[in-house]
Amino acid sequence: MKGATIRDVARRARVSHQTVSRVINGHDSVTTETRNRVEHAIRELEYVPSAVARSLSSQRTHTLGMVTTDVSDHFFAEAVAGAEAEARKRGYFLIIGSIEEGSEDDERTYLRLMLERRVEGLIVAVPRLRLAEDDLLADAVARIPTVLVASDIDLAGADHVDIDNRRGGHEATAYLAAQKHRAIATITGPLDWPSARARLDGYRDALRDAGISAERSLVEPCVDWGLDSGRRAAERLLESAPKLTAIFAQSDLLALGAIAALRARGMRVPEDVSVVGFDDIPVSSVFDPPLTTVRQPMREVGELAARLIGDRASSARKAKGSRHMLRAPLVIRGSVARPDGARPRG
Amino acid sequence: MKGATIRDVARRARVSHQTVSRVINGHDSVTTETRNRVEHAIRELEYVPSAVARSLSSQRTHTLGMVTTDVSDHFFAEAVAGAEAEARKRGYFLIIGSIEEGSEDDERTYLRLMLERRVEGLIVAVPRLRLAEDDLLADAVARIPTVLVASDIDLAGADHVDIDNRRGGHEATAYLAAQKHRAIATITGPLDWPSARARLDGYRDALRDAGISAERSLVEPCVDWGLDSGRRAAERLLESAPKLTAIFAQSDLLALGAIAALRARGMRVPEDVSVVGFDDIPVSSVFDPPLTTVRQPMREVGELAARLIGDRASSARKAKGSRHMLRAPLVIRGSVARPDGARPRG
DNA sequence: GGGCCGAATGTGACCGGTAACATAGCCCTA
DNA sequence: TAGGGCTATGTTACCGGTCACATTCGGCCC
Repeated sequence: MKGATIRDVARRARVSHQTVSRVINGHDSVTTETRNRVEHAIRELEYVPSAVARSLSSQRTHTLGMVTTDVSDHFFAEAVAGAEAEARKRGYFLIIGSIEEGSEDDERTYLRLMLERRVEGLIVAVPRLRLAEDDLLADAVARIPTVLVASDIDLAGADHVDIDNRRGGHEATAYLAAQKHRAIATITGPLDWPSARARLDGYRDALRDAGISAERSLVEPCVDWGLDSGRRAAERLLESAPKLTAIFAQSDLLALGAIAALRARGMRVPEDVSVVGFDDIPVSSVFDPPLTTVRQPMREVGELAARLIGDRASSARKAKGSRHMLRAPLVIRGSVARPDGARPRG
Repeated sequence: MKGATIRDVARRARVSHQTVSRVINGHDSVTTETRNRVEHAIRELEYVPSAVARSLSSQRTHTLGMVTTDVSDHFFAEAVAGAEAEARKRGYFLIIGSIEEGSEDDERTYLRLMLERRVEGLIVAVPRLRLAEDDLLADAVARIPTVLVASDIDLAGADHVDIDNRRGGHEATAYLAAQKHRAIATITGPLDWPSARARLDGYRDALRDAGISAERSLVEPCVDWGLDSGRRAAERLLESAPKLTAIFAQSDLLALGAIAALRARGMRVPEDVSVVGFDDIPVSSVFDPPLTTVRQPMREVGELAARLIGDRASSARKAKGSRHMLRAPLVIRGSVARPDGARPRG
């Protein structure tokens, strides 16, 4: 039988539907004999309880919603995986909305759909969120626990989780400075991403700390985080600042693109130019040279986001939003040398 | 007001709940004046319709379920992204279950949960599916349109989508043979993955076609698809078959690991040993040398899976399952040379 | 001017569970 | 042996929508 309901089972087992409900939910005050009869009927009818009906009645959906930029981006995929694992551990399902680049109001659509589905928590991981003053997001925050990931929107009542990009940018740059580099360039991601701006701030902080004056010609922004952009940015840098000895690229792909461009010009990495990336994508460790980079713990970000929601849901709602920064540690490998040819010192 | 319902709105707008329903669903036989009054009440009460109630009543959830291995694996993430985009285009939501390696019966749990949620279609992308004879999967197939991705389980009634791994393996190997390589080794993925076995079959086919006898010492299986495995496999190969001139690695990471190992032994790629990968991950094109590889169109796989479900759902159910093989084309770059030093010919 | 028609709106049941309360036995005790 | 209390089970309302059908009302036709 296809659409067997709890009452069909009840009829078959000659009990009331409520008793079936008790059996399903493992309630204890049911005789073994009755329980067996019900379970038998369930198997015979191939009954599968309806989570939909259950949700309507119990007012619980056990569902978390996550809106992200395209999950085919490795780091958002990691965050999704982390959130999913943590959610499952706590008995939640995750429904995802992956926003394609370009579509105008998709994030609003998703937010609305998720609210309609009565998700019990919301993770929004859309760096270039245009919903700052939007009532829809505020509305969501007012209704359910909400976590903003990697966003610079400051929304009272929402929790915030992010990578400490500024510190990461600082560490990368400071490491280069410690290796006696003075002409340190940087290739940034799109500057409408908060993370790109924060990493740039970290870069500037580190230069200041090291007593190096910042030069505009050493900062090269890109329109995306990809390889080709890195390549072109490096080419532009070599035009405008031919005497540079080190590059801090804000993503590993930018770094790898830059390295490709440097090589095409006959320059060696790290002997002629040192390069530091950001991300620590899986191939970075086997690249030649192995890439020194700043590791982004995106999986942990996703886990933490889901955990925060779980905590809010179980404990009484705290009105105030919390703020969490995960450290992005520098991973030292082989793409940095000293300009004088000496071995780098950690 | 927090949990405003359709009847709250109706009361406020001085109409019946049915009229509110009509307004929500854009039904036309409502006076402009009435519509305005209702919409005003909706805004005042911050009413958000409940998809849960709607689903229960209308017996439609507009939800697709997708069970995959860990989404942090790039290729499954791609497939999820593709499925999600296609699903959305057709008005479906995607709920995902990402199975962590190792947990015993997670796929059964997920399947069950998704059936309870009354998903209208199911995409199962778990290569090492242990559910072959399981009634639960058969049960799912009997209830809803189901697509098996990259699985060798042959389930009547289900649609199957896969990469043509055998042909891909053949093309990679045949290309090496065409460049005059005779001692062609292969590094395979875990052989309990159907894709690994199919690629190995393709490799053997191509050797036979080229009149090269297969040698067991040239086949090196790995326990996973990762870099370290590739590295170790290459080291073992260099022990057992020091005269090899080419390696077909079944994943790009395996290939990159192998290249790292070759270099560690002082060998050049492609001058001393040619390498072909499989996947075409984003960095392959900027690797040094740019990796010649077989591109897996995983995004298209996800899209196709979602499309098949959509088609089944709309048209009358065809009982028979279809079978789709997506071609994985060889992408020729720079990691293959001729053993005699001549330039490779495409 | 009665009746018919269609447009706009209302009424009540129903989807498949859960929750609260009711009831029927049964054992135990005073 | 009546009454209290406990256990196993049944009854009924309710969650928030949709659906099928009923009703109202103004206009139009003969």
